[in-house]
Amino acid sequence: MAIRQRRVTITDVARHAQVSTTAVSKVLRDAYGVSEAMRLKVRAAIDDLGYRPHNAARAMRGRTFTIGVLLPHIRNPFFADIIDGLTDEISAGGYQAIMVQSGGRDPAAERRASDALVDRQVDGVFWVAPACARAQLEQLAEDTPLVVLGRHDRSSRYDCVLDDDEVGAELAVEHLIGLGHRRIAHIADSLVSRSTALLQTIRAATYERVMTEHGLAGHIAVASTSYTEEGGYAGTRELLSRDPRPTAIFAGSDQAAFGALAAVHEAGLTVPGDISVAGYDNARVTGLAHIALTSVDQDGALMGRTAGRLLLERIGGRTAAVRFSVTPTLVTRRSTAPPGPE
Amino acid sequence: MAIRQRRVTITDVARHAQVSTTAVSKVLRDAYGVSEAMRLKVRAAIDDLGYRPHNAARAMRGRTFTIGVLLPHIRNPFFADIIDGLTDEISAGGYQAIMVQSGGRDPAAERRASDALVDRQVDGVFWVAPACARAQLEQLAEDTPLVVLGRHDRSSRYDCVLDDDEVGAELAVEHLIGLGHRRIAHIADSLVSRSTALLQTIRAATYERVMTEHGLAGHIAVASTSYTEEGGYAGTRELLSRDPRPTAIFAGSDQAAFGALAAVHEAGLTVPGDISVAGYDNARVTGLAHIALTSVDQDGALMGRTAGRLLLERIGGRTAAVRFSVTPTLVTRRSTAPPGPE
DNA sequence: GGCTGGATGGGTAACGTTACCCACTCCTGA
DNA sequence: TCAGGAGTGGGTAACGTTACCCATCCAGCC
Repeated sequence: MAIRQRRVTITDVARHAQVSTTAVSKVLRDAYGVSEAMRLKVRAAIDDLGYRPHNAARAMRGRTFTIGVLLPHIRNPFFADIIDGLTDEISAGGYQAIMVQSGGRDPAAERRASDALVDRQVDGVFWVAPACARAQLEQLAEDTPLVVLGRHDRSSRYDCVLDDDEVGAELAVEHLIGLGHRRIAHIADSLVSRSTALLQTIRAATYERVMTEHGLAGHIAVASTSYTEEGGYAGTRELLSRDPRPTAIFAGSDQAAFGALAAVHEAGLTVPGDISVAGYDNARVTGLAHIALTSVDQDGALMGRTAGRLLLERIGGRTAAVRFSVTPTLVTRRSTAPPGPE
Repeated sequence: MAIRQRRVTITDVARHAQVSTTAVSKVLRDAYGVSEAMRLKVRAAIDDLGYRPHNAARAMRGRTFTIGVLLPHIRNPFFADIIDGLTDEISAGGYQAIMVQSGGRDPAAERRASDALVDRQVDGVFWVAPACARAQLEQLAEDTPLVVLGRHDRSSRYDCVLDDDEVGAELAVEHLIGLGHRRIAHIADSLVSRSTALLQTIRAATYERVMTEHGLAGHIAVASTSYTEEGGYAGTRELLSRDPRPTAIFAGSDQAAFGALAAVHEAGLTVPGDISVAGYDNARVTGLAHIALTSVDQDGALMGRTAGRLLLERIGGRTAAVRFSVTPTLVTRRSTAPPGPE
C-alpha cells in the first residue's frame, strides 16, 4: 500500500487560524457561540489547507452526517426513483447517503446489512421494504432514527412512508375487471407468509378481496414467486400452463411484470391481444413506448424526498412517530385491453 | 431521539472473558500470538454479550473491513450484475460493500462522492466508470487501494477491470454491416470529449473506424447525448428526423438502447422491420423475450468478482498494478435483422 | 546452570473529533 | 455601583479500537 501522507486535521486548521480546535469544531458544526469574524477566519483556514472532517473520528463523539439506506437490491429500477428523491432532500443539509443491499429474502443477510450500517455509525437509517420481524425494526429504532418505506404496521418508534397498497391493487384489478376480464391472475411474492404488514401481503389480499367482491372468487389464481423478473417469468409460465389460462395478469411489481411480459411473449402469445398485463410501481422505464406497461403509480421521488425530510427531523430531535401515505393512481398504457373473443 | 443504551465494547468482552482488551482485539483481527484456548474463551465471551466491533473506532486506528463502491447511478441495470459479483467475492473475507452514487456527469458531485468514501475511511474503493481526470484517480490511489472499472488509461497506482470496448463495438457494428445495413447511426455519450480513455470514447471511435473501413464513412451519423434512457430517446428522435434516416442504430449502452427502442416505437416504426437496434452491456433484462435486444455481452458478474479479488489483494499489500480485460461477445436477438427493401 | 528465542499475554499511547465545562468581556438594569 | 446574563472563546476528557512495545514463561541447547 502506498504511504499515506498525514491528513489535515482540525488541529492544523486551528493552528493556521490561530484559534482553538474547539472554535474550529464549532464553526464546522454551525454550533452556537461563534462570532462572524471567527467564522470567516476559520473558513479561510479550512479552504487554505483543504481540510475535510474525518468522519470516523466524528463518529466517535457525535454525528457522521451520513444516512444509511437499506435496499433489498439495486436491480429494481423503482428504487432509483426513490433514491433520487432522498438524495435531493438530504444533500442540502450536508448529509450523504450510503447504500447497502439487504438481500431482501434471507433474514440473516438482512440482519447483517442492518448491523453493518449501525456499526458504521450512521445518523439515521432509511430502510426500504424490510422483510424482517417488526420487533427488529423497533429495536433498531431505539438506537437510531429510522424511516421505513413500504410497510403497513404502525409503530411509535419509527416513521413510515408508504403508498396505500390497498387502493393501488384495487385500481389495477378493477381496471382489468372493467375491461371485461374475469380470469385475472396475480403474481405474488412468497414473503407474504411472513407478515400481514408487508406490501406484498396487502396487494395479494386486496386482489383476492376485489375478485371476490365481483363474484370472481372462482377465478382467483395466484402464482407465489417473487417480485423480480425471474419471479414474474416463472410465475407466468406456471399460470399459462393452467387450463383455462388467465386472460389478464396483475403482477405485484413492475419487475415481475417485466418477467411476465417475457414469458407471455415466449409462449407465442401477444400482449394485450391474448393477455393483458398490469404492474405496480410505475418505475420510469415502464413508460417507454416499446414497453408501455399499465402500472400503478406511487411517486417514488416524493416518497424518497419525504423519507429524507422525516429522517432529518428525527435526527433533529423529533420523537413522535409520523406516517406518510401516498395515494396511488393508475397509469393506463398499451399492455392492457379488453379480452379477445373466446 | 431515543436514549441509546451503551454499546457492548471490547472492554466489556475483555472483562467478561477475564483477559486484556489487547487479547480480544487480537482474536478479532485474527492476529498473531493467540493460543487456541484464548481464542475459544474470547469467542465465547463475544457470543455471550452479543458484541460487535465499533467500526468508527476501528477506523481511527486500522481497518474498517469496508469497500466503498462508486456508481454513476443505480438506475443502470448492468451495475446490478457487477455488484452481485463484487459482493460474492468480498463477503467471505468479512468485508462489506457500501455504495455511493457519483452522479457521473457533474465533476464536482463526483468529487464529493469520492471524498465521502475516503472520509468514511473505507479500506478500498471500487470506482465504476469514473468520468474525472486521470490525475484525480492517481491521487486517490495514493491514499487508498483502488480498482477502476471501465477506463482504458494505464496506471501504475491502481488496478483496472475492463472489457475490450474496441472488440465489443466492432462486433456490434460488423454485425449490422453483415446484415446489409449501410446507414448505421450511433448514440454516443457526450462525455467522450473529456478523455480518450473513457469507454464511451472508445466505442464511438471504433464505430467511426469500422464504418470507414467498410467504405461507409459517408454514412457516419452520431447523436451525442448520454448513456441513459433519456439520452437514447432524445438521440434517436434526432437521428430519425434526418433524411435519409438510418436503418440501424448502435447504442453505446443498453440503457440508451432502451430509449432508442421507445423512440422508434413512438415514431410509428418497427424494430427490426424499419430499424435495427443493438445495445451494449447485455444487462440481464435485455434478454427478456419481449425486449430481445441484440447486445454486446461483457460478463458483469465476472468483472465484479475480479474487482473484489483485486481489491482484497491490494489491501493485503500488493502494489504492482494489474489490468484485467474481458473479451466481449455478441449476443444476437430479435432487435436486429437485415434492412427492408428501400 | 545459564542463555536464547519462540510463544503468549498485557500495558499504553495514540487516532481526530466533540460534549461539557469554565473563563472572560461587555452590556443592561436596578 | 454592582449583580446578572448574554456573547464569545478555550481547555480537557472522553469515544472504542489497535499498533507498538514490553514482560513472562518455558523448552531446548551449549
